[in-house]
Amino acid sequence: MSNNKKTTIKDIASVLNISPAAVSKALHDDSRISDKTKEAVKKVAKDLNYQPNHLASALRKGKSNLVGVIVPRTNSNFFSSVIQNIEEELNKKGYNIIITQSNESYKKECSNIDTLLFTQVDGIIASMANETVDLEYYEKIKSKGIPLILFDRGENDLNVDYIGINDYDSSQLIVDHLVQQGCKRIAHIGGYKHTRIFNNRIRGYIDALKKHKLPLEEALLIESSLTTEDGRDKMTQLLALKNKPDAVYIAGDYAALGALQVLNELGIKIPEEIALVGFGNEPFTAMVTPTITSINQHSAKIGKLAAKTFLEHVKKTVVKQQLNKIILDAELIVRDSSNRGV
Amino acid sequence: MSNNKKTTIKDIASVLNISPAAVSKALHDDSRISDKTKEAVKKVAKDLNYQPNHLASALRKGKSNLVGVIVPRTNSNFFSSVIQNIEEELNKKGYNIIITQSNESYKKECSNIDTLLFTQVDGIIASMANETVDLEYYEKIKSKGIPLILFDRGENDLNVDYIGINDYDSSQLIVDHLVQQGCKRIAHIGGYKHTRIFNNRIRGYIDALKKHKLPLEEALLIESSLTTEDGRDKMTQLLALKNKPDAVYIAGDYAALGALQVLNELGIKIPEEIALVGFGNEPFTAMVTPTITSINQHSAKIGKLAAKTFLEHVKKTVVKQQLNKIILDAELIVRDSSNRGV
DNA sequence: TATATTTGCTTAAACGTTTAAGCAAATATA
DNA sequence: TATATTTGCTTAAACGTTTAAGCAAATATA
Repeated sequence: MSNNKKTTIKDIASVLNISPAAVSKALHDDSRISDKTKEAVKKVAKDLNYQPNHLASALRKGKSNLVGVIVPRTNSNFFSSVIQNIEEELNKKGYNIIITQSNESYKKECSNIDTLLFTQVDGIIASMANETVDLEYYEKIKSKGIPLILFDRGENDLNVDYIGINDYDSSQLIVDHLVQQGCKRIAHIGGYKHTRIFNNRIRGYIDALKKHKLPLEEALLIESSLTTEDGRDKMTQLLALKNKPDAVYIAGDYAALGALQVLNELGIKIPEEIALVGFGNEPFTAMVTPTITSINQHSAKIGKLAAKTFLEHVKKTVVKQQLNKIILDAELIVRDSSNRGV
Repeated sequence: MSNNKKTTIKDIASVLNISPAAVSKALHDDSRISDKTKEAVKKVAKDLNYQPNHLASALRKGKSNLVGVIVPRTNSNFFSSVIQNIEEELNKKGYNIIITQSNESYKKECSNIDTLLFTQVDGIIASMANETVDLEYYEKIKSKGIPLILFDRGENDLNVDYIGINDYDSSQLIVDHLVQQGCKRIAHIGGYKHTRIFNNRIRGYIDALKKHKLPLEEALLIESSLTTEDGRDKMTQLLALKNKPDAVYIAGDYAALGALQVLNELGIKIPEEIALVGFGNEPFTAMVTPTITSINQHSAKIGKLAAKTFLEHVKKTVVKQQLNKIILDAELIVRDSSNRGV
């Protein structure tokens, strides 16, 4: 019973005295195989506990039915939700995914790409590390003719498919809301300017200030790595100003958490003295005290759309790279940290 | 330049006018190939941008260098940290991992196993879904002779390698701590009894009460799915008792969060009126107000040990399944939710 | 009834790699 | 100098599957 050797198509063929080719076709319901043979083949396959060898069929067919996913980390609700939705959509069509993490490191990202290409993935869905500026490795994917879809952190210059939210509008929503709450000196702890999404958030912030005829103060616009630790540091930096802000918009929830901790520790009242807004709608924004106002990034939608975009690619045999940029509307979730009851 | 067809070993061979076999050996630094040839092969490989075809070599060698990982979800710090550490250890040895999520569903878990077997993984590292009771599918892995390593949620009856923490002792640590803080009526919102780790926590709780000569009250021992929502429900249930508890030990941090929310909403003082202890040391336990006392599950260590256990398996050619059960010591992290300053 | 088409298979080759077996030339040993 | 060993390759087959090409038998069409 516990025959150690794995059953192959040949084993089934020899039991039934037909050719391996006929077995392969029967298993795939080829129209040129009789129902009688199909039934017999399937019965024997089941009896012998046959499991198709994916490596062999992938090699022969020239496609692996694997899709690579690269994210900065899985330990964030946004990314894990995107991944889950990519997986669901692709599983339906017989694809499996290989998840890799860059840990925000460019070097790790490159090695991830090598790994995925080596594994012969049929496509790559990725969100870039903070560090990534050089796009040579991504060009490598493109030059191999493998579909590449970026989400969240993409690089427009690469000329590939992209799915993300409207970062510029998000900033506008946030500033509009803070102004409406009576804030006059709104600071922005933003991400790295060279990353497009953070750059868009900064532009949105600047333009929104202009719209509301508020002056743009250099000291109130700070670049950050957006970790919790850096959020603490940059908040401390803002509090050291002679002329403190009355609101802080932070381009990431983890950094917003750090800022919140500093304010709580110093007994500064949120939102009365300083209002706080984060970005990403991580679950903990609704857990902490006070709860943090944030932007919903539509992770589920982004995941599904990324998967669908990939499937579109493989459907067309022609590799005509029709660009597909999808920008979703942002949504502001107002919570206690910015709600003055106005 | 942008030659679409991928470079193979044959291409390199024909450039140098040697056999493909020689190229293969040269690329693997076979001692029977001259240094001159090796250099030439490597140069041409680089020039032609040769990438080895993993599918072909895996098929020929009978191993894929892929390891499957099954977790209930990636969206939890514990699991994502375990995964990251498995990946690090295995990458060093040339293995890549395929991550799949069961979403706590037995059905999804079975389909994950099928997927991984289909992909010809060389081993599987898994933590079981809450629902899983039937172990037929896991037997399937064992019967194929593929190494199986379980962590956190394992099933002793399966007779496979397992890495986890000492759940029984954890409960003892918690009850000791709460008694020391002056608590007399300690409730336990536990996980499903049929899952061994939760069963062990329940046993530890019961025995610790005995040790401290505290009576075991049926109403204070509740079974839960341990989601945030269920944590809210079960806490509400406890508060409806005529004789309320003065401490609640909850077998999962997410459920502990739900309980904390209920207590905060009702203005019940933590830890003065009711002390609270969670399990898992999720990062948010240090973010919420008050911060939640919890048990550190040593996720990094568990990940590394799981990977190492797998590597041990593939090292020995003999499939002698020597059982390897590693139980790590638990560690209690005391925070505000249970610290009465005693 | 004679020819054309369809059905249901088989044969053979291929995907790209690795490896056992073998062989000539170069070098070492007696 | 004659034999043994080592070096550096080649040849051929294999991993398990899929698929193009082909062919005989069965069925459809004229």
